[in-house]
Amino acid sequence: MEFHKRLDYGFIGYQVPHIPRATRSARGRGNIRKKSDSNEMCAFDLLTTVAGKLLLEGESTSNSSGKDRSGVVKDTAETVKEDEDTPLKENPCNEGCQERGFFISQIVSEAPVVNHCLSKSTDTLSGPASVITSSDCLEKLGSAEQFINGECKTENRNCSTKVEHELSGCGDFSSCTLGAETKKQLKINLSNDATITTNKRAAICSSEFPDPWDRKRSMLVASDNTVKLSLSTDPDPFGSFPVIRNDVQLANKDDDEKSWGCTQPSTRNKTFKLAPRVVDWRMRKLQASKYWEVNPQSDDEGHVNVASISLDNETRHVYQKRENVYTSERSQRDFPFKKRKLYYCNSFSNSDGGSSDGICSSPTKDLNRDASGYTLASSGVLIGTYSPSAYGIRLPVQQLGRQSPKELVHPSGLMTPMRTVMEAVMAILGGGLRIGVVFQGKKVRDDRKTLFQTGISHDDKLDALGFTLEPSPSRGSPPLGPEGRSRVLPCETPQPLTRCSPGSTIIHNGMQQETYNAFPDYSGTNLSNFIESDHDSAPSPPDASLEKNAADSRALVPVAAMDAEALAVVPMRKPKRCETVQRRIRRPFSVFEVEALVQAVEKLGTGRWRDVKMRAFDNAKHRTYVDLKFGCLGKEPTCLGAWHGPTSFKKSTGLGPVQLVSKRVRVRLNLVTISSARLVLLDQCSGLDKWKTLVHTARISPQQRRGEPVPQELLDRVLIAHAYWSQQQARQQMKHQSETRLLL
DNA sequence: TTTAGGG
DNA sequence: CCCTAAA
Repeated sequence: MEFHKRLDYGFIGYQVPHIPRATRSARGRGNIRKKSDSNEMCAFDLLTTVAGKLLLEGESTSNSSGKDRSGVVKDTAETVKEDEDTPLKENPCNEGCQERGFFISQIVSEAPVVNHCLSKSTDTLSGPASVITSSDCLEKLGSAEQFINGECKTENRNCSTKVEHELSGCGDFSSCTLGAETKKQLKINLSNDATITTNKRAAICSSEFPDPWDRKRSMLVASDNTVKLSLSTDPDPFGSFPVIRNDVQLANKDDDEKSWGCTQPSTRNKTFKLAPRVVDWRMRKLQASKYWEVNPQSDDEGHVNVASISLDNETRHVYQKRENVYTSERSQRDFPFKKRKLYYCNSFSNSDGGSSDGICSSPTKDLNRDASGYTLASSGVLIGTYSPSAYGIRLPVQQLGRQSPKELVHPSGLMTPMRTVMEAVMAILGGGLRIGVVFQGKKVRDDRKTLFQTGISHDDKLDALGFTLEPSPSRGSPPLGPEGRSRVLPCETPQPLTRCSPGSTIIHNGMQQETYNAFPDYSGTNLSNFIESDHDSAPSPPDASLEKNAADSRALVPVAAMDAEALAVVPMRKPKRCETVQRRIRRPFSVFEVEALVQAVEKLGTGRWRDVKMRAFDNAKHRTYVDLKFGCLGKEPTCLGAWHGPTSFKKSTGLGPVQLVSKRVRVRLNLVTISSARLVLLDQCSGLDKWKTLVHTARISPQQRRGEPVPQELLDRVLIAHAYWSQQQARQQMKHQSETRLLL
């Protein structure tokens, strides 16, 4: 798919050296950048290992190996959520930190990679048994849900972070948009040293290793100043396994935009080369750690399992079969273990906020917000989410066994790429970092407080929520920060990211366009191409209520004033309307299409656009005249459409004029009378609009024309046909009028 | 439901 | 490309 090409190639800046040639994907050929620095190579390999060899974590890990995992970064949600009575541990590796931290589990499928990456220290790569998945267990079970193990204190409802993981099928209504949802990204951009980027629905496997079961690939890209891990998973075009749409709401959004035409120009981020010795040091540190564990049980089928995290007082389970989504909810008390709620707003369900299933927050207030993909479902903060199902997660047979679907939420075998990334960063940086919270530009001084206590309410704009990577209190100074004071990346606009100071460390799990913006120009290749669709994305303006809220909350202090040692902050910015009100991708007409259009119009005239469409673009889906009817409420729409119902209906439903068709839309439609409701693809007018522009183009001077030049011959035909049919229409009108007059 | 036309 | 009115 084009989208994948963009992503994959775009991230290919370096071909992982350790990958056996035989296993190299042919797709990885281009844009390969050689790297000569052996030290960087090592770091690169380490990062590969980090991403490629996902740590297996489950309950057992939490209990047994948790102590070994020093430097685990607590997720922000937890940080915010943490009980006040519990002092913030300086060392997050205390017992129980596993529960507070992100839990990562992953299936490692390519042990050789690890062996290579840490060629001389593979012995350090020992760890819990990996989760082996059965390629068909998911389908057999028809459901899957994974949770990251995490402590969730439910006493305080206000601070709960809800993370839901909705596994929605690719069946009914996903046909047109499935591809759009296939990739998400998590990224940690250490502009000063490394960048790790992971795609959602990615198997964190060795670079460019073909994935046995879902064609997912990961790529590690390294340049002089960055190391990026791109993890991507191709959608399952054949439906061989449940391709499940998941929206990593906070961490990974934007994929829709990728397919729907939001393009974001590539902004280049200047980064600085990591000193070789630093890399070497980090590498040694990493090697010495027991972070990276080889999964002895991994097999070809074993791959990534991911999970999202959240806190909430209730847990939602969504089980999915290929074409059916079963959901059930139950109180968290039903679970023997604490866990975070996986929060997933189905990206189809852009509009939902208020759907009955209650997955998304703010039912009626702000549809856009719901659709924006915040992980802050109700009030929680999600640093990183990862969708296991999106990757066709297979849980190990031995684990799944005869378990009921509900038991699939067992955290074993799951992991968050975010965690992986964070761990990688932690390992590289030597730990001692923590995630800080910045809300509306103010540092949350005491992030042990709950969101509510901090003054962050459900209604607050999430744009202002950001995270900082800062040294943990135990450390006197930031490991890498050249300066001791915090740096905040406003990121209200893309530019700030591009202007990141050299020493800034960005932890970003937000939308892809932001990720791209943060990308340094490491390869100068396809970046602009694969971010093409993000161009429509733009940051939301700062929340006007910032001051008010800030004043109301003493827990917040201006970031600029705080003396913390945050390295950077990346706000959880609300995406532009692109997220919710999908703007179609711009698809310029080719000369060939123009020719077809002209021909059709010449034949049929200017008043029969439906026929013109069928004649000239019948096979062009994106030019198709398609309308989606809601005549049957039980019917799921199958593609994106624009709301063309009565304005009053729009108002009553809160649906925008252009709305992503989704189950949630349907849910909402059920609430009202929709006698004439319908969704229409605006493409129906493409021919008309194009003709309109063609006529205009033909009438202006060639110097004024833009875009792909249309042959003058065609333009002449346009004018001729237009004149002819306009005359015909005029005649018809005259004739009609005269007939009417005669009748009278 | 489709067309037409303004933005 | 978006939106709406109107046929």
